[in-house]
Amino acid sequence: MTTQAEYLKNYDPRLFPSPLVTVDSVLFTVHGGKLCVLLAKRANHPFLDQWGLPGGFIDLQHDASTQATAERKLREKTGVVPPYLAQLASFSGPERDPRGWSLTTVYFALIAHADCQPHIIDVSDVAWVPLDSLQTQQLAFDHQTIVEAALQRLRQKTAYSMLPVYCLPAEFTLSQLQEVIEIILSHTVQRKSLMRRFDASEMFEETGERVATGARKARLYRRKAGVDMRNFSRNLMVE
Amino acid sequence: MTTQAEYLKNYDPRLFPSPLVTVDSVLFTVHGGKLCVLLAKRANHPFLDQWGLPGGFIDLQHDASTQATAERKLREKTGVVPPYLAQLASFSGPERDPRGWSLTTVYFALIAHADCQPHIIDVSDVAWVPLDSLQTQQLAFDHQTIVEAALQRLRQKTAYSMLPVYCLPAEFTLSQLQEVIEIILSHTVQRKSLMRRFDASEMFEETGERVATGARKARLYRRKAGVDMRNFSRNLMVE
DNA sequence: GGAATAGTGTCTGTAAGACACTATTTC
DNA sequence: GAAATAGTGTCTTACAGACACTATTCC
Repeated sequence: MTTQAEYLKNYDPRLFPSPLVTVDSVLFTVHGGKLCVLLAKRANHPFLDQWGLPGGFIDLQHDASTQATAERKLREKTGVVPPYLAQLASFSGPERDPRGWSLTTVYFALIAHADCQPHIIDVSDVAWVPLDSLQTQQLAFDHQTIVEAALQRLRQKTAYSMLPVYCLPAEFTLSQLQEVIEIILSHTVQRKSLMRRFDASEMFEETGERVATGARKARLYRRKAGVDMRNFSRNLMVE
Repeated sequence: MTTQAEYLKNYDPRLFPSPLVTVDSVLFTVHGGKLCVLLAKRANHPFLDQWGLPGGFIDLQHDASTQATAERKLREKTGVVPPYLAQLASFSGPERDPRGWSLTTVYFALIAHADCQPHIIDVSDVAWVPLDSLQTQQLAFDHQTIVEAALQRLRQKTAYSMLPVYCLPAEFTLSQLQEVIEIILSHTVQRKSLMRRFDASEMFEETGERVATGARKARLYRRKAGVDMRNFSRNLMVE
């Protein structure tokens, strides 16, 4: 019979075989009329020189959680932490990494292209890749599957929340929001329905300014400080 | 410059410090008018003799995924694999396990009490605990937080799907379904609304039999083979 | 027949879809 | 004023809530 203190004193984590653990992120943005995902060219084996999701190992000394790991890795690649970052799921198995049994906890994130672009310009190993060019490209590990799962989640959430605002800069117009939503859903939405939900969400406030994106000047909005995502009890129609 | 083959030949996973990785499950059932969760009394340090979620280490030789680990561990505790088992999320950090930085991938599952009970009867280290008695009880690790997250997910899904059927035996009546839904939501639901959704889901078929649970005999239903969960585009009203 | 549970009919309420309408701005 | 985009009014539609009604079964 040992006490917990004695047990912990003698505990050696290397005695237990452990899977290889990583954290990866699917960072989306909308740019040039297309939904894009951030990819990084791998600088190490395995899958050296192939494109894959930005991610890496947990820093056990400094990371307070896998979310912290995801934030750190994204900051390394883009210079910023995206305004929306949430856990997607974990993917695991003996085959997905040639080094052996592995587990990756995946986060999915959104950012405005403009808020990220200055940092990744001229960096040849990080790129925004439109989702429709991913069909042909061969991604490292099971990252193709992961991106598809993230896309599905993004579309689901877009149907019952205002999540896509995180693809926009701090100040934005309703038309810009409508555009990113339609790009994400690959589907037009009723402007009137969008406006009703936009108001009902109580997540946004007018800046007071108006900008001319098209003909008539549009109101500028920003997210209210400290309010969290409103989930609607009905979905927008998809198909 | 090494090839990937050379790299893999020389790769030693022990060179990378790794978090402690476990898999845990939140298995729900409804029994005695209450939502219950399966707990196991810990046979090892840390938290020896305290109650916690059933789970454990991945068997790198035999488990094809963390889902397989969850299934194996639940089969060890209950003798069966529950009819519904899906990933909830992963929880991680340096503080949640006294042995050090740890990560647990958590699954949440549903089963009919009758389909499980024969196996855990007379086993003193596994028990169904009503959720309302969990407030007082001190669970191992961060398992209290995890159960709360699982409960939230269960309620969400109950609002837009027929998920609670997995708390019922293979053949069940509408009244039984209504009962488990109301227990999960802590809230009555309109029988008529439930019936409309039940029909619309196209997930079920009549067995042809009728049983007397109350006065008038009720139709028996079973899940159609091979159909998957239908998600409704509206939520049931909660509050 | 009365009590209890199973199941139906149907009206109301809410929020999305559809789409015509008005408003503002640039040319 | 024409064209284009921003924003409104309002009718329709889908489906959940409410609740009274009928049906079946046991005593």
